[in-house]
Amino acid sequence: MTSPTRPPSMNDVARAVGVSYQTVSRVLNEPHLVKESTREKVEQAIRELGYRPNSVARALKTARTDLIGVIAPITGHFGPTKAVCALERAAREAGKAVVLVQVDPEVAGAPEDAWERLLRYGVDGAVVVSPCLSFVRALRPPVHMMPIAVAGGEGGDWPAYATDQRGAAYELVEHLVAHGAKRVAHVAGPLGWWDARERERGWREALADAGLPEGCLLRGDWSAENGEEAGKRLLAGEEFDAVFVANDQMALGVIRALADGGVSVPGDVLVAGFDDIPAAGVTVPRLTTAGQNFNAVADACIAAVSEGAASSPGLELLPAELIFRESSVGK
Amino acid sequence: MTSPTRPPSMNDVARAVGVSYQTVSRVLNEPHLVKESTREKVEQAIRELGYRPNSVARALKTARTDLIGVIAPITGHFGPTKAVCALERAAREAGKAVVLVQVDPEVAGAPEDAWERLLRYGVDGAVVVSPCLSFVRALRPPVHMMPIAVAGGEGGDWPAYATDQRGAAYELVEHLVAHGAKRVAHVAGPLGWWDARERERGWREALADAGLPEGCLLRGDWSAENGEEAGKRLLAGEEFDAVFVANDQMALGVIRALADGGVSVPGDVLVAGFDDIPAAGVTVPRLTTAGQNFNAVADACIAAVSEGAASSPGLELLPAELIFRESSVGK
DNA sequence: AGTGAAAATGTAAACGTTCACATTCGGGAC
DNA sequence: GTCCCGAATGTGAACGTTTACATTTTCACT
Repeated sequence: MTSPTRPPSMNDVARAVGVSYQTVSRVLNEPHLVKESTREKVEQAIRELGYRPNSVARALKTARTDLIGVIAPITGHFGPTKAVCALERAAREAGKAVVLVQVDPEVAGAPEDAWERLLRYGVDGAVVVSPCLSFVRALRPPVHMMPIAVAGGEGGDWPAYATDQRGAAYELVEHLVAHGAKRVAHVAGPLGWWDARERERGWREALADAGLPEGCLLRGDWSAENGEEAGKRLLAGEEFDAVFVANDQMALGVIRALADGGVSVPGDVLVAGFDDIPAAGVTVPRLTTAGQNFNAVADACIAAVSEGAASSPGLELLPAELIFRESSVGK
Repeated sequence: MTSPTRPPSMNDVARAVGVSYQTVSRVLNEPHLVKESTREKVEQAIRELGYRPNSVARALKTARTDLIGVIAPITGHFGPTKAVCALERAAREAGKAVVLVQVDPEVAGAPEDAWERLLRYGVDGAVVVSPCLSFVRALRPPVHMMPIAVAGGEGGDWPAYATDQRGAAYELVEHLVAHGAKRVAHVAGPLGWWDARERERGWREALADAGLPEGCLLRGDWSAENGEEAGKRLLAGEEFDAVFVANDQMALGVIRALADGGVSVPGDVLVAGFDDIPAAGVTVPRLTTAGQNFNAVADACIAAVSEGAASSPGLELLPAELIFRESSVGK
């Protein structure tokens, strides 16, 4: 029964019922235009033959594939990964499917190549998950034929939606200060990442507004090991009583280094992270952090690239959720 | 300049050069059949017009889209997410793109719906990321028209590739025993997950082969909070000197609960997790765990669903990587 | 200069839809 | 019975490729 025959087409259904292919098409697209009795016959034939509309043929005629391209950095980091999952959900709920293309920002030409491939597959629009600034800039002009939105970063000429990471960082630092911190250091994310820049900005502004001196800044690469390294460097030379770390993994590394150095968190030093990774609620100590609203960002992006969307080129910020836990509440 | 005109087609290129559309087609598909001089002219016209082959039209004729469907549970857990990323990479390297469809295993009819959508989009094949056994079973017969592979689980009638989680679990427990453990408890993953079952099996077999009595088994849901809960339950009643936890997040929860109960890891109790989440190397204590080989699994799956693959319905296991850290080495 | 085969190019049809029409059907008003 | 109008259905062409085959050109060899 594993017949190598091609799947049934509209014509096959039409022939089975004794109507024209156009009637079958109408049953699918404008059922109200076809008489009840014939419609039922057609629907039954569809079921019996196991007919499925061929969306490739449909796409050829209508120039719409109902596919949305998602370009994401291949880093494997928490944020981009979550964003991709949220985008798929949003697209699915909007009746579309997602073509995923990951890009290694380190490889020359990779972003251009990603666009090339999406254009070829005929996606109706694209969402760039762009925590790296260079990403958006690698877009080439011919892309103007399809709507584009940017998730989690600045969009240049395209509409962009992101969590208000600066705001969340600001509030986290404010919180640290409210709990007695006078010298708040910062372990930042790598240069070139929008997320890193915003979180750093929030830290800086919060300190300024609190009338505190600027704290020590160390630059990390998001990795836990790198956070531990930063923690050691802090211990070696800096004066500080709190650390705002740009993501949870590095924060755990910092805490580890402090613990090894005999410094207690939150007893001696307060710590806050960012991302709310799944383990953040059970570590020793439990980690104060902020969670992004990936679903809201994704919904906005999908809406922006759907047909008939009036997309203005600005950046729209959505609030983060602050989560206060042991690591920042003082002893 | 934002002309709403349709993108150039082969015909446009042909006309620009003064050849027939077929010559343009040949330049793209069988360049050796066309004279050097005309080929260059055509290639230049392609560049100047910004022509891109329309793969929708090509797909209609050839019945191949170069798209591969990936069905994954929407859980957001570590394993499935990593698997999806690895599959995208493998597909990309094989010249294909990935259509991602996430499924909520809890929603009735969701798996069937996912298939329906993939079939509609005309994917050439599909890979099911199937940590849940029910997933694979929800496949319906009409799917026989396209090649299918299963990543990270049993495949039923389809070829399946997965990390040897039972083996890794076995070795982890063996390691715990080698470091003095006599009563190894297990915090398992939820029923219905292949990963959970395999890890549990490895634990059970290792204990049996070591001549040790069966340990206490608690069932969790993969979440860190649930792990903490399990840790409390262990403390409340069980006798144990080591815990093998089915994933790292729950393991951290267990460790947290033990710490709160005044039990030191690894001083009093040894702990091993599974997954090697990014933070596992810096927690207090650093976590002994096992990392899956997602890339190898993905490569195998993509190869299996590519044309001309002789796919036998078995399950092929690939080795995991064991990572021994503080949490299991004794004091 | 003429032949023939190989190289280069062209034409027709098809893939499975949808769009824009054209045609037929049914039945109430005259 | 005829006419007309809306409802129901049918026909032809097009979307941009590829496949299969037909035709023209090129050129080495006689």
